[in-house]
Amino acid sequence: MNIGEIARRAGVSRSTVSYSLSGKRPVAPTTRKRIQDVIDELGYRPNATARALKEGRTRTIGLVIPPAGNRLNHMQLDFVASVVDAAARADLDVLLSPSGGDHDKSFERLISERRVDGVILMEIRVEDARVGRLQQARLPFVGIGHTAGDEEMCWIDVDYAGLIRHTVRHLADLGHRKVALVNRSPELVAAGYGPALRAAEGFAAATAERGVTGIDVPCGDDARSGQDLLAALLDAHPDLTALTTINEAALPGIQRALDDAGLVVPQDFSVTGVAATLWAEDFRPPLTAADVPALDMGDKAVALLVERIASPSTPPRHILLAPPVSLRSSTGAAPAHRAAPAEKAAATRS
Amino acid sequence: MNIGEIARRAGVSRSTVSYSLSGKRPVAPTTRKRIQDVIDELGYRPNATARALKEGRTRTIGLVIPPAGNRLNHMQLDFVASVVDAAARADLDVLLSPSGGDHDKSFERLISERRVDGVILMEIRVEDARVGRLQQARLPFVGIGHTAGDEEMCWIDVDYAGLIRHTVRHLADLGHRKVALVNRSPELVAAGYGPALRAAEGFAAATAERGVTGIDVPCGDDARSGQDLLAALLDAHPDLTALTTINEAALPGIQRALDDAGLVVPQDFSVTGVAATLWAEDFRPPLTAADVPALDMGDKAVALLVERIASPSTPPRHILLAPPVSLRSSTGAAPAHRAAPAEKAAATRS
DNA sequence: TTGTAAGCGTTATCAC
DNA sequence: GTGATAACGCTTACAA
Repeated sequence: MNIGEIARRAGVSRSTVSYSLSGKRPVAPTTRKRIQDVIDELGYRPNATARALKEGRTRTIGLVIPPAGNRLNHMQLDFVASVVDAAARADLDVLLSPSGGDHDKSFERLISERRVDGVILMEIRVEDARVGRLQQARLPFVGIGHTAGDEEMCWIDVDYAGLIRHTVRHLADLGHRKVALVNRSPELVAAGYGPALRAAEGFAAATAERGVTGIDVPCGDDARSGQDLLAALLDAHPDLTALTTINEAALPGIQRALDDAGLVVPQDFSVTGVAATLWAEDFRPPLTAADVPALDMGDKAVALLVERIASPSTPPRHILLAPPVSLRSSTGAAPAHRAAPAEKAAATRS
Repeated sequence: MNIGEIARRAGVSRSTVSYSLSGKRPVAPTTRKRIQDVIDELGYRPNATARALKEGRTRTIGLVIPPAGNRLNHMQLDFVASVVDAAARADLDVLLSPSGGDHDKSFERLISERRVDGVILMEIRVEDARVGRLQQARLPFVGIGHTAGDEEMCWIDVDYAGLIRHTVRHLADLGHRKVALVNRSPELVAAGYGPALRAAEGFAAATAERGVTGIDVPCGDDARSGQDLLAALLDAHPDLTALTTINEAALPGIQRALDDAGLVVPQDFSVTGVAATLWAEDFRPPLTAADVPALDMGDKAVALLVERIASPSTPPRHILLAPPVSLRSSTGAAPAHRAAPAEKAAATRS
């Protein structure tokens, strides 16, 4: 079933069918009707591949996601969902490419075989070879996260430094004098993962500014790591009374370690950070946190990419999102000193 | 940069370049080297669109996922990740289509514009118009889940009925006389969602077989719903001592409701079900459950689809997975009667 | 061993 | 208002 078949059955030429469909040149109403009837009857739709070849664009965008090994967290998941949705609204399809390393087969296919009109690149590292590859291929792209000094590319990012600074100030205002940053995994930190680095920057700046003692520790991206880490931390620092984090996946573990230590949030210990709304509201009590607007980011990323595909020569735009910190119930005034369960029991008795 | 340019620079014809690349006809070593040098220098890769048009296949498969509204659970997520991975290994790209309703734009694009060589259809409903649409379009596809009586399609499914039956028997063997099935959301049950229906079937059969009282209740796919539901259930049925579930997302809520009621697992209450390994191991204590092999399913789905694309006329194959129930620590002998916290305190004192 | 040319299904230019 | 026809970039039968 192709345009020639439709033309034959409607008794017109192929170009007339094409024009009738695109409206790029007037077609007599009677002819148009005749053509439309045949099309409806046969359920014809122009072949996307042929159209792409002719038009020089695929109406498809690539979404480069972290490889399967690193399980996507809820923030990333929401982002993917919203990209796919926004793309569908713009009549674009989304091709997925799981790629972490620099010489990934599927990424390379996407780029060099020109399967897509543009790319959204998730989880950019501070040094990221894929950026250069995309620029070299002259393929429009939008990064989620930004590289070191590069202003030559479009990106959208969350202002992790600013947000972590915000949360630290909030804790300092509540009287906390020793605060931990539970960062992302040691691997990511070592790999120069932007959010981890910038969170650390913001943390260092804010603790210095407010004269509080800061402990910056990486933590595996899962509940168990969170639990183990916090247990060790509480043990090593009896005067630690608060933490801030960008490690969503560790939150359930953090919660458990606090439970196990008999610490009540926020009376005995305050917790805050940057997280997807879902995680924040799933914490008990609900987490005072900067809610990452992942859904919004997907929309914005697609919009930016569409714009860039349309006019590749305009100067690249950058969007740095700084969502407000939502005050929920997981932060409170610093306790005089952090009671151990035994002391608490004693205090209750007296 | 196209094949003509390479041919020109290497001083050969386009077909020689093509053959040199595909190996489908011998090329003199010297010529081949000359061509390869030019290709390497210019980083040429054949245009996927043109190749697809010529060959009549896109080397792309479609993955139809539930729309963004319904947040994917971890099982689905693992499945998507493994499909993308397996596809990449088979040098196939994956086009994502979020579609729930029957007349979805992006689904229709996928099918009728022939953007893909085959489709993996997630979350099939017992009556699913998309199945008919795919058959009509003669597009190879593999369903995750199966429709009512249809043996005319390829599918992979988890044997929810069998697994739930297994878990109920296990509970009955431990002496539990009243057991609940925490099913998926009321909407899904009403929509004729296969796993929910089949879990209910298996539950009904097993409770009848063992003469235990079964309570089959739907539950929203989130922690809060799980918490509310279980609290109500414990209240309404003081003699309820165990539950089985296929609702992963409700597990954290179930855990909380049990905590709140002062019930210790498995001494006071047993919990089991069907879940992704991650959730099972995240439960406290680790959940005795049938671990859904989501990663394995992705691999199998791609393999099945590839096979089907290669030979569309062979009789469709069906794979019904019945992973074993992993004994962990969340099930135990039924208590004489379920102690309320007050009674427990009394018991401890005596 | 290599070159020529047809054709995949479109769109768009030119001619009528 | 409509029809022939040349591309788009590739693969492959046919010729040499």
